[in-house]
Amino acid sequence: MSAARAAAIETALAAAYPDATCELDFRSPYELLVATILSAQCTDARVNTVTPSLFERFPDPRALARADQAELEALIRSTGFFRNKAKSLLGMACAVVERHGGEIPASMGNLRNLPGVGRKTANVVLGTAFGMSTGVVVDTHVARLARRLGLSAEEDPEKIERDLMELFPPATWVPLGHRLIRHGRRVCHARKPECDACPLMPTCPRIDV
DNA sequence: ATCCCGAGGG
DNA sequence: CCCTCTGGAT
Repeated sequence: MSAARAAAIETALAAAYPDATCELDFRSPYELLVATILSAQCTDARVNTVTPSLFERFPDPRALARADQAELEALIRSTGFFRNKAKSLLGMACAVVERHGGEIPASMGNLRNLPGVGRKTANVVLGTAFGMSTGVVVDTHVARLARRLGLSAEEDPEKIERDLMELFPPATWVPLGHRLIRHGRRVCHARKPECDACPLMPTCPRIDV
């Protein structure tokens, strides 16, 4: 894989998806962290239907830390996995209050030590809420596309991320992640990719995954 | 029926 | 490493 081809892919993606942000509604690192935790196995549009009332009721980590679990579960039920997510949100908020004075920490280590926060969520918050290009978001879509596009031959998300970080300049990491995710959702599906409508054709090697 | 923008736990 | 957790969209 050459840097030139990587650059060409980036250019085509940028043209196809000019809006290089996530589709979650948020106004602070706290709100993005909560929305991202809710987004597992769920569309951003659905998350956006529950977050207004959620943030009105629990506007900051301190309020969320004191939330009643049953009330929290009721508010987020439609996003699926609601018991796990309620537990994660509660644990996350308590940890933020106890360990970080109620402020969402802006470092990979501190974020990942919060309950319910894995590498994907931490990367989203760092890149999109704090504007800290520390890595590339690698979720199932990005992993699949990186392999299909020949950007990485790895399986492990961490290794895929390293490959992407070598291939693309740091300033592109955050928008690249959003664009790959969007492309994966809209066009390059896991089962039946819509190659006819793909802005990356005919350059795509279509590596089978 | 089948799939989905993850993370924790055994 | 594999399993589990959930509702909603298609």
